[in-house]
Amino acid sequence: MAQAPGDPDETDLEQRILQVLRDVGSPMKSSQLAKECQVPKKNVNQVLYQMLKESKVSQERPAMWGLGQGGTREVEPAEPARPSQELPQQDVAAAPEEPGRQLTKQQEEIYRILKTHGPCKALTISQKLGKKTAKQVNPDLYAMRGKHLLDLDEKSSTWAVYRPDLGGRNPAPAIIYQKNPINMICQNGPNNHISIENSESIQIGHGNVIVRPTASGE
Amino acid sequence: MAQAPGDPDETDLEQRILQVLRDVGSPMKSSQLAKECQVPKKNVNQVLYQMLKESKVSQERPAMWGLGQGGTREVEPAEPARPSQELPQQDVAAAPEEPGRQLTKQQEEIYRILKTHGPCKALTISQKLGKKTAKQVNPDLYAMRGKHLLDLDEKSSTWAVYRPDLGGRNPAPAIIYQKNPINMICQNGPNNHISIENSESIQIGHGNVIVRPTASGE
DNA sequence: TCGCGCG
DNA sequence: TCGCGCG
Repeated sequence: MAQAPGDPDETDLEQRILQVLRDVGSPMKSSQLAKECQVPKKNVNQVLYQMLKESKVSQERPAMWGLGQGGTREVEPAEPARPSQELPQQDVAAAPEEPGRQLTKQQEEIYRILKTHGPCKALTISQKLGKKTAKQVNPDLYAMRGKHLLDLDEKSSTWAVYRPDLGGRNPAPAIIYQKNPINMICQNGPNNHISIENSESIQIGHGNVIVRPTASGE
Repeated sequence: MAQAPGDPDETDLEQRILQVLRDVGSPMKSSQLAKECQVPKKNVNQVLYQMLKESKVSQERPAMWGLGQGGTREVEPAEPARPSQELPQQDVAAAPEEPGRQLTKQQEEIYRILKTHGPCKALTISQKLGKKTAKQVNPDLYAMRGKHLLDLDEKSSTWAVYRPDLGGRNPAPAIIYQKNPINMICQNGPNNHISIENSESIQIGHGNVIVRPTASGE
């Protein structure tokens, strides 16, 4: 009840954990799983302990995890009816430039939010839509990712519009790996957190200017 | 041996913890101590467990801490001979603009390092001076802070030149609280970590350029 | 042989 | 009654 359910990439990470456990075929340390999934161990544990409650995995020994009962099959239908049923997911056009047609109203709205406000967590997006939980937007988010309209930065559980032609001017994923002397991050809303680790020479704001993106509409 | 000894504000936080325990006069929860000292509980625990090894505090129950044996007295002389004895701390002029005279050579060098490279941790400063531990520069750092030449950001254990007239162009403490649309951070060396929490609209690098500060000498 | 998920 | 410091 006090838990925060339905994190953006929670279901995604869950699937990857199960896949790794299936591939390896024997119990693994949470640290190993973290390496395989390329996420911090903390995130893996968060998902593992949740999955443990749902019997999707078993804890063989402390920090050692194996598959649960139904581990060999597809796993996923454990989810009950989705709350976002009111928005049937119809086919989506693969036009990365503009969301255009073929999107539900909510999907268009999500795209506009991410374009306007920059990268956000699923919960933030949901709240901007007047909804309450990440689960209420996750089906749309993943559908739009599948169409390459959106991108999910799994390290930070942050969604953004997908820009294959990202040059360095557009809001990039919330975590930026140094590719270029000039990088740009723009985050809005609550729950923002920018973390820069192991940087040899980071400089923020040498004569730069905060330009607030024109909110919501235009 | 594998521990990182002598963090910049470690000794400072240690003194504050002891002061709080003395004032209250009875064991306290680490979470209470964290509130009193206004630092994250994690930091308090880091220092507490180190102090426990040195018998400066006692763990009455899990997460409940009291004073060690010599708790009522001044505490501090527990420190052995300082390695930086070769630099006697003479009186320092209170000229915030320029370090000028009245400083030891090492103190002038520290000031120059912080001015050139921006905010650094004590260990980083020590290493730039060809020394090894934070303890070797801490006496100078604290002395210079006492003279308002330097400033210590305790949340990040980072030292910087003190700028009462800070306008927004100078290297501020490594953690910057939004005062101005334009902020600047410059960190060098290892152990860099920039963390931006609860930001409503952060933008990094809009057309800015990484300028590597001229290393060491000029 | 540190298990750590923790709000 | 979560103790958490952890590298």
